[in-house]
Amino acid sequence: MVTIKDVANMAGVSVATVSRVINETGYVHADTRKKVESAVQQLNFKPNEVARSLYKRKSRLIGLLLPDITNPYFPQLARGVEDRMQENDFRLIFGNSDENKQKEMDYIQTFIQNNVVGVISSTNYPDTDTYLKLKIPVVFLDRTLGDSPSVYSDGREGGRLAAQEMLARGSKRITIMQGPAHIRPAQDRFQGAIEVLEESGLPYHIIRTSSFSFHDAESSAKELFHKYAGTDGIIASNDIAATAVLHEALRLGLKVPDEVQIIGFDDIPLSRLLSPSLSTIRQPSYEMGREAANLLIQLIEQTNVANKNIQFPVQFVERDTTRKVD
Amino acid sequence: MVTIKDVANMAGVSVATVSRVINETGYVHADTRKKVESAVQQLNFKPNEVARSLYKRKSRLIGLLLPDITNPYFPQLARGVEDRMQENDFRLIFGNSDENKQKEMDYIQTFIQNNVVGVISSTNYPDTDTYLKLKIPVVFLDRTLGDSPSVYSDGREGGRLAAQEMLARGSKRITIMQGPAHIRPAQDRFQGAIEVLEESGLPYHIIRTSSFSFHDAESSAKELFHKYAGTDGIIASNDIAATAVLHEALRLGLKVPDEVQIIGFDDIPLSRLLSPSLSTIRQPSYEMGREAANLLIQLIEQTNVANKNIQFPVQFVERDTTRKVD
DNA sequence: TTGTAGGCGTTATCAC
DNA sequence: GTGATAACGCCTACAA
Repeated sequence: MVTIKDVANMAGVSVATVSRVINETGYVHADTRKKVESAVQQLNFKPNEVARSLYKRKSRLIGLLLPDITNPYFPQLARGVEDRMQENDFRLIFGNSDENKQKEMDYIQTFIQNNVVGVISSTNYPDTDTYLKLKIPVVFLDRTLGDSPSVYSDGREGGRLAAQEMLARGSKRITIMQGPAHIRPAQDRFQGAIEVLEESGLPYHIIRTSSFSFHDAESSAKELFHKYAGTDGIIASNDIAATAVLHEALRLGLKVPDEVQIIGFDDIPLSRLLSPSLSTIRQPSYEMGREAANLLIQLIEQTNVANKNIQFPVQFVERDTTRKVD
Repeated sequence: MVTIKDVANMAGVSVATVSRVINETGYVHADTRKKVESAVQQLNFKPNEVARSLYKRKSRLIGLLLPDITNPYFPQLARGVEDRMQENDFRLIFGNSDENKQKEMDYIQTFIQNNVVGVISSTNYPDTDTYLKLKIPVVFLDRTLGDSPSVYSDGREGGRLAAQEMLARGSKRITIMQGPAHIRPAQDRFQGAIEVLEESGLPYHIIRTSSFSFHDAESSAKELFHKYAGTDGIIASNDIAATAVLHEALRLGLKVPDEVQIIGFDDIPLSRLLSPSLSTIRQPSYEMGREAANLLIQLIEQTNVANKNIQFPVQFVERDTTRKVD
């Protein structure tokens, strides 16, 4: 390993001087600078981030905590975060929490032990001590808590939208899939949809699901048609659930969207490639990831941040699992 | 921040002793141990990984480089890696390379600057100097190079399988999608399929695709049916391409699998939820990720590693985009 | 069995 | 302008 000392030796100066030139801090004569730069080049010297981190008590590392990268919604978020962080030379320590508090706390712990300068977390437990006592900035992604920095989308409005569009397209016996109880955004959507359906006065059913996994999506879909065979409109808890529902509906020989309409949530990339393509409530996940990263960077660099709570609008994406209206 | 010094003070011993108990190295009296442990508890002391890393010149960090986490094949791999690493208390610094050599090299560079103890990389450039000169173990994932440690699946056999199954089910005018030229596994599959088709003596067509993105998948699918309208069997370069092809086929009113059969590659989680569900060549991606992590851990811990080149078998998953045979 | 002290690679303070 | 040097928090000879 080539150290600052090696560079200093080769350039015939002290380590202090080398440090000055690589950090562009303090005065240094043009000639010496040249000598140093040349030595840096020849030796291909790259400063040891660990030593830097130790001295400065801060690294260029960011902790990113997501429930499960295997859920197609999250890669978009992750990618948005990464791209933005990359631009400012921050690196990501990444972990899956499985919505498990303990796992999450353990990760936060090791983030700290590694001197990360900020955390982006998609957590169900934002009001835990661990977060509240953190001395570094945290941005909650896809989750909120009071006026803590956060980036999220308007789940409730999304739920409302889904229900409205479904009603506007003539479904009369709607079934709503209620996502996992401990996942806030899932409940927001659910509430939004319920609100609109209550206002409408029409009957509706509810199917509870306990996770966002592929496996559970399939069984929930089966359960749904088994219990509520007469349903003519399904508001799914996310696009995976919707895909499973669509799959099951077609398997049962139902016509989509003529006999059953389906609306998903998220707009994951595959949704438009389904057949029929999936109508859904879109969250701009990539942009949300980017924005979360952006917000965190501002927080880290102590820039004045006008708005620490960034809500993204959701949007109905009309495709082929819903009927057309004039 | 609470340091080892604080613990030492509270316990009334020297830092050396504290170090000994937390690392379980060297002798320490039962009583002193108790005092120290109690102090550690009360102060909630967690050793600073950065300081450790600096001294020992190695961290508990692993670099993970994937082309694009947004491609549904990779989250599985990533998850497998993470789960295994987690078990041994390793953390992941994660980056997307976009199959871009420069980006990749930059990442490797910062991995080193952060004292990572190993790298798992899904690269198209395993024979680059940067990799060859690395002084830490590297495991190539989904890629190979000579006898460098690697975990991959048998792409060529996968391609052969796809072609064989398609022929066995009666397709006579097959079109093969050739994945991106610079991506090795894509070419292996392609070659395998070509081999079998050549042996069969039947005519076939080729569609070249330049990326694995969702967007390109759609346009390739359109191009395919435009150019080779009479095709009755499509071997897609991966499941996304297959999904796009299926989508387009149905849009054109073709009966799947009666008029056109489709076989994908990878078996991403959504494939079984498509309608009709997608027949595909399965790679056990989660297991591959785990195994790569496992191999890397062995390499790091200098265990004798029997086999550094782990090839996973692929497997035809029969679903509904192919016809049934007796 | 325990403590002292030097060093890991870097930065920043303070003389010169 | 430049160079010693003391930190940063931890680990490990070596001495006691």
